[in-house]
Amino acid sequence: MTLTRYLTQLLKGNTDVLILSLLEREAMYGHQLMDELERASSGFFKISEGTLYPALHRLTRNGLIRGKWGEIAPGKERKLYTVTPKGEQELAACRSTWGDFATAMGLVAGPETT
Amino acid sequence: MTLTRYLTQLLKGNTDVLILSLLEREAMYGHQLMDELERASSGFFKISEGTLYPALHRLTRNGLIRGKWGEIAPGKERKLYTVTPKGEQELAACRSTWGDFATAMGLVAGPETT
DNA sequence: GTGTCGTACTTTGCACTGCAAGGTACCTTG
DNA sequence: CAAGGTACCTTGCAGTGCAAAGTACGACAC
Repeated sequence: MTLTRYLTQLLKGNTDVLILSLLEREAMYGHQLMDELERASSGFFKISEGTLYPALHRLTRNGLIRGKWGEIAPGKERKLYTVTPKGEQELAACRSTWGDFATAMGLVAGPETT
Repeated sequence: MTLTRYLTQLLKGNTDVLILSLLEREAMYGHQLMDELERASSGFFKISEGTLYPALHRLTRNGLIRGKWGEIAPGKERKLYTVTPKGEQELAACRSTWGDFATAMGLVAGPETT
């Protein structure tokens, strides 16, 4: 399946944007993010743990999100992540870039023929 | 510039689609593709040789395009690339996948709030 | 002819990211 | 206690963009 490969490559870079977008709405922990991402995209995005956790650590290292252990229920410890101000700023910039990119893609690869 | 990095990641995978789209319109050689890609995208896409040539070889290896040396003018030898039937098929599939991907991105990272 | 510049093609090495796979810990259920 | 599910983390590999360096050749000035 070369289409699978294409999808994998498309996801590159966008993982961070997707995570930031979800965390912007509500603080979440790892597995919750995986489930919520799949739900919010109507089942389109299904990322694995090997993608998610390194991404969370990368975003943390860059100061875009912050993780804190907390008790979400009696006896249930989870690492909740929230977006930092820098993260919000970055997300806004990425959204803009994404729009420009999609537009440019439409110009070159779009259905319209010159 | 972390935005530059984002753009680099966004381009991953799409390089092939962009090349195929341009070659679908007209047979071209390497540097011509670089110039035409920049022109067709209104200056948005500027790929380097280190990106283009490996991509052309990869596409050739996968049977999506074919390169042939030819004389485009007296004394001017260029390697002209054309899209194979398999390449057209692949391009159509990628366009569809791209549409789905963009839609899913809109659902999750879009401006609309639930 | 000689030197310089620009065009064209190729290759190498590095950086980044997605992902399968393996590992640990804890709680719940039978 | 055993088995399974949930949650977090790490390692190793594969694929790709890109800077950089190399080669070749034609065009132009002198």
